[in-house]
Amino acid sequence: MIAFKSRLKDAIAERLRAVYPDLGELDMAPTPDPKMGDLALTFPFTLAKTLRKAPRAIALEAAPLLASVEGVVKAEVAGGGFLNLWLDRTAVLTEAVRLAGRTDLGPDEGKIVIEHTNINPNKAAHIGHLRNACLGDTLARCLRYKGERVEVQNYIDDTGVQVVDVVFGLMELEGLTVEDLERLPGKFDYYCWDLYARASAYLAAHPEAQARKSAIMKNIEHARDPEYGLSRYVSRRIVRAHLATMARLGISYDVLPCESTILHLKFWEKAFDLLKERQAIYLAADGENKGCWVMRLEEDEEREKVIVRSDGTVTYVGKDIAYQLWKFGLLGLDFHYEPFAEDKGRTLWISTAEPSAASPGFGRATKVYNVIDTRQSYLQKVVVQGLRSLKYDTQAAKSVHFSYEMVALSPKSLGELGYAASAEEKERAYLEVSGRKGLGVKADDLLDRLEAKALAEIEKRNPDLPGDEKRKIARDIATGALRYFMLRYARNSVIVFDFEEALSFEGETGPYLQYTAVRLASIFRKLKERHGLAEADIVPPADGGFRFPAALAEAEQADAWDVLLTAASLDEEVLRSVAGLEFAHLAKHAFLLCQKFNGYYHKYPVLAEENTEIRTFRLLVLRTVKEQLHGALGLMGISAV
RNA sequence: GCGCCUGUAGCUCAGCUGGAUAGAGCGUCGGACUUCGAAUCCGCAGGUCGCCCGUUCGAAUCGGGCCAGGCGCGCCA
Repeated sequence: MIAFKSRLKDAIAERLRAVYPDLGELDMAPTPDPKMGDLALTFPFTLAKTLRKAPRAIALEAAPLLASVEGVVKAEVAGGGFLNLWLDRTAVLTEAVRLAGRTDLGPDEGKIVIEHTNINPNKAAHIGHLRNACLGDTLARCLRYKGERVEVQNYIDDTGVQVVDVVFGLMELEGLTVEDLERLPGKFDYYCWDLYARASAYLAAHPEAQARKSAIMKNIEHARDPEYGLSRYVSRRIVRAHLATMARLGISYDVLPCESTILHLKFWEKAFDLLKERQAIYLAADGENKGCWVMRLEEDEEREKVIVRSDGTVTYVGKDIAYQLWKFGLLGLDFHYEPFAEDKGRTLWISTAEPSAASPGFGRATKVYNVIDTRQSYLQKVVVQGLRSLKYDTQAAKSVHFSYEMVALSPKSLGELGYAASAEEKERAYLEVSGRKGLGVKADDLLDRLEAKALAEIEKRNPDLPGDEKRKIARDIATGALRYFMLRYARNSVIVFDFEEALSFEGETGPYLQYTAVRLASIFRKLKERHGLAEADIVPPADGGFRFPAALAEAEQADAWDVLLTAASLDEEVLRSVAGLEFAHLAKHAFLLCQKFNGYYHKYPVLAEENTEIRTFRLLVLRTVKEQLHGALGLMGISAV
């Protein structure tokens, strides 16, 4: 469809330029109503001024020029000067049917690195993390679909203060050792969720305990046990819990770069040398940042951002600049790796400081996406500016902050979580999720609830299915519901989480899409049973050309055309979604396709149709929709059940 | 104070680089299952697109101003 449209546009522009040399960029858009044709041209309006003619007169004059363009069957003037085109349905659909379930898109980059998830390894994943992972994973799927080489990194901050807080809690509040933790019942990430909240509260209430926490932090830094062993145990075990949670959603990674490795391998020191050498940062001689290495901010000449503190330690941004340099292969240093997990024959690697035989070769990207919520926009800007200050303008331009708004909690959901909100908090329209406060909806809890609800529905509908199958379907529906929920909102809109909304399986939801896919599958199953015809047999005539049956009613032809045109626009929607990092487009497109298909299906029975020519035609429509819908679902990580 | 984002139906949200009569879902009300799966489909009702100016043949969309809300702006991560 993309190829067809661009050929058409070129042909039309060429035709018009011969008569109107002043024609600018040709605007070609769908008409508001299929009755008005397929595509609308608006150039008569823009030419009206220079030609000093009424738009309608120009349109009337131009119409005959276009009626003979290949791919166009009719050109008609509408409204004040729109020129509407009717496309050659047979030509368009021949291509659409041939490409169903495939794509002719190609890559634009050498290699793309996507960083997403990045959950602090000290507590269970919550709904905010799910939004990040779903967006990042969908981006990865879309880029791979269009043929890009993609590497997904999940950065593990295993030496940060959040892990320290939990170690503090284990040692000071619980008095537990690694051996004790090994015997702890229940979900470890849930245990840490509560402990982290308790440790945070304790530290806030007992300022004198800060000294003890600092001592713990120092011991972790210098790899001294028991602190170091505990931190290592906690972070590794929690990472495995996060991976398990994400695996429930079909989300996986290629490599886990760890903060601890970055420290051990002295990535920062190398970056520091580079920054100094190229004078991207300087030592502040006086002022409030005296004794710090700072970076001047481009957009605000007055301000400077501290990169190295006066005590010589590096800030978060500094480390991030080093990591970003590594992603582009600009640091001149590399990690070592060892296998961390196996998933469906694929190895997930984790960074390590010790040299090892394996060198899978990560990084060296030509483009980098960092999936991080919008609150970090400022810091992400600073990181990119760091690259620019180092004269890596190309890489700076290809460093993309995929930002999105947070997932917050509705007042109603606070009640369901048993959270006692303060008077001030009750005034607010929503409340931020806070790991520190232990306030949030845990990802696994939500998935469990979705699965339970789906299972109950399945019990009602298909009580005879084997238990295993019921559970598998319930899992698929739960992830479908959740992943669609995370994609359906534009990234700039705050999702105010509400259980009722998230647990819905009706209307614009993942299960609606899955249900549509199931219907399609079941028609083909019945086709096999009743007529002995396999889906693969439903192909256009041997010459590859698409034809409407002669006996087909005009209304049905229009309806089928509408459905197929929508199905054929998947690639356009993918490109649009990737370009704008707006996967709500993809979600809405899949939903629209299902709506249109369901309408078609309702109106035109397939298996009961006696005219074989018409039945075969309808089956071809169905097969095309099915292929494209499966494609769309796959990109969103939603199983077709 | 400065920067970014948001304001569209009762609720939750779409509306692509300006385009024709502003659309979905939920909810309300009313219909459609002996049929290819009713997690569905069809219909009714519901809108001064926050407000004001401007640009334009044409503005929910672009520009300016105001109002309201959110988030950032650390030698925290």
